Amino acid sequence: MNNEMLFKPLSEMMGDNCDNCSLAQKVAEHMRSLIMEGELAPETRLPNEPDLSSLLRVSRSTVRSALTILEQTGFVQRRWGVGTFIAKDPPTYNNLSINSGVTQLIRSSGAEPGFVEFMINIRPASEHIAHLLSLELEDPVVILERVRLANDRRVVFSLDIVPQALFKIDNKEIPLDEVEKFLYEKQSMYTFFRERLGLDIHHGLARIRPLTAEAYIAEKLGIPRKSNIFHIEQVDYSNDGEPLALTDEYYDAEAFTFYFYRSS
Amino acid sequence: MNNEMLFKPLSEMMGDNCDNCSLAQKVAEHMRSLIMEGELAPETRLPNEPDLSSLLRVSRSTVRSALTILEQTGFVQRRWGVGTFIAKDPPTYNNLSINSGVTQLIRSSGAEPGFVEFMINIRPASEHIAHLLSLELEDPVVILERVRLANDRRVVFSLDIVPQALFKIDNKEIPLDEVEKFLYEKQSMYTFFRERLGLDIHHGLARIRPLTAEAYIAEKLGIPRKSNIFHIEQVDYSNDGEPLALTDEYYDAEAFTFYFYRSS
DNA sequence: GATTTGTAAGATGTCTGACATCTATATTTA
DNA sequence: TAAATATAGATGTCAGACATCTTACAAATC
Repeated sequence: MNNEMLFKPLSEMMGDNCDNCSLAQKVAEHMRSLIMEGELAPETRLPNEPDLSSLLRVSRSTVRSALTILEQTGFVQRRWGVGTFIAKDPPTYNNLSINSGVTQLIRSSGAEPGFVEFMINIRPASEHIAHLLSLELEDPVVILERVRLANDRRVVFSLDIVPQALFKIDNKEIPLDEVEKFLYEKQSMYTFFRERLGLDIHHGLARIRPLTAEAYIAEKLGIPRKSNIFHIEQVDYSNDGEPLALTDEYYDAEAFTFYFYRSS
Repeated sequence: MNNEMLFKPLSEMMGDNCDNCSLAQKVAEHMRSLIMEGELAPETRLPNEPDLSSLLRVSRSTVRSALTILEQTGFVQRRWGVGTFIAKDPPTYNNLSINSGVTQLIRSSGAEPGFVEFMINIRPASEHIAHLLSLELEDPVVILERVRLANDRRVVFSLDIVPQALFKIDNKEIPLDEVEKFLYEKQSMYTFFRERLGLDIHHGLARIRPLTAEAYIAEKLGIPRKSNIFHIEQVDYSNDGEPLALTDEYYDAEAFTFYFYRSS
């Protein structure tokens, strides 16, 4: 395929998905999606920076900034004096370094996401939750409990914990029914944050632990007790560093293999 | 502390640790170490880019490139029109996104690294190993087996697997005795690669799994059978994408909590 | 003939200076 | 008092030049 086909000016491109982002981040995001969707094969050589600059209609420094992002996350490799290449093993799926959310994670592995045993309720924040979300003790939080499916197989048990204070728009509370309806349609909490609340999640900080499933989780995931599972506890932050959500995720270890890129 | 004290010209700084690296990477590395050693506290505001540029005696574009790296890895946060800040929770320790190696990992958590039950031998590559290291089946590989200590506590059981072909300098084989002696002194395989073989490890690609310890590993780590452990299998690559080493690491889950930064 | 050296092309890396855009604060205005 | 408006200062983007590294190929040397 010709370069002119792939690297069209960014203004002609589709979904932004990120109002706050810098142009360089948008370029990086665009190229990353080209890699993830297989339009740029591993070890392919990219056009040189001046050419990329004119193809995408952004300056060379913006191109370089985008390439730095992609290099740091393991998608491309630069060699001084030689060129820039798609990595041999770009972390295109089950990549822990990308804060994609469970829905996207399942989708990126080629399966159809879904969920069952949905429960939503409001509870006072425990000390642990209040601490991680910068709330006062017993401030109300919305808790979404779901068993996530990949092609109808139970693979993740997840809890999304959000300060109730965030569930309002123009000082008007959003009824939980509406949240529920949205989730059934679009699956993803992140999408709800962006499209309904106008909040962009800038990054997440995750803690990962190996566990064995005790009764409750084993039942939720439909696996034997004592099976190996991942526990990932993650706090998501806005772009000014405010914590927005806390998620607790329990992954069936048989269903996932996680990869991550480690830069030296 | 004054900025002039912290941000001295890079040429006056200590250890490079990276001949191949670009200037921007060196600047990023330098600032990262300032953060990791606590000289730059969380949420501190950095000098603005033009000032950083003149303090470090590098151009503003180099500063920006370094900041992009630090932003991607979660150490700083930039706000357009406002400034650049050390992150609220910089991933300074037990950070899976940094390819530091077990020795550094233990050291960064404040403990003294060491090892026992060292074994080194040469074996033909299995199909799995040959595949991951781009070798022919049964090519000889050097296998280093160690139980790693943190303040004399057994915390990691590790296997380092390196093609024997790499253990030569000027076409002269390096005797295993010498490798052993080096490791007892400096602990780290990575240091051996850099200082003795002149090889820089550019990045690693890791796979992580939750496991329960069976007899052999439980005994090595001195923990009960069925204890929770992490298994991390990682391939390290040179800067032209050639696989250099394969490491198998089994972490006592009670001894480590791993964090990682996930950018959206 | 084999090895080394030199040279040129092309790529990424770095520098410089200018301007654009965003944010926060202060100031003015209705 | 409250809303609109300047203003300063920060990061983001652009443009063009030059530096440095890698590769390939030709030429010189042994």
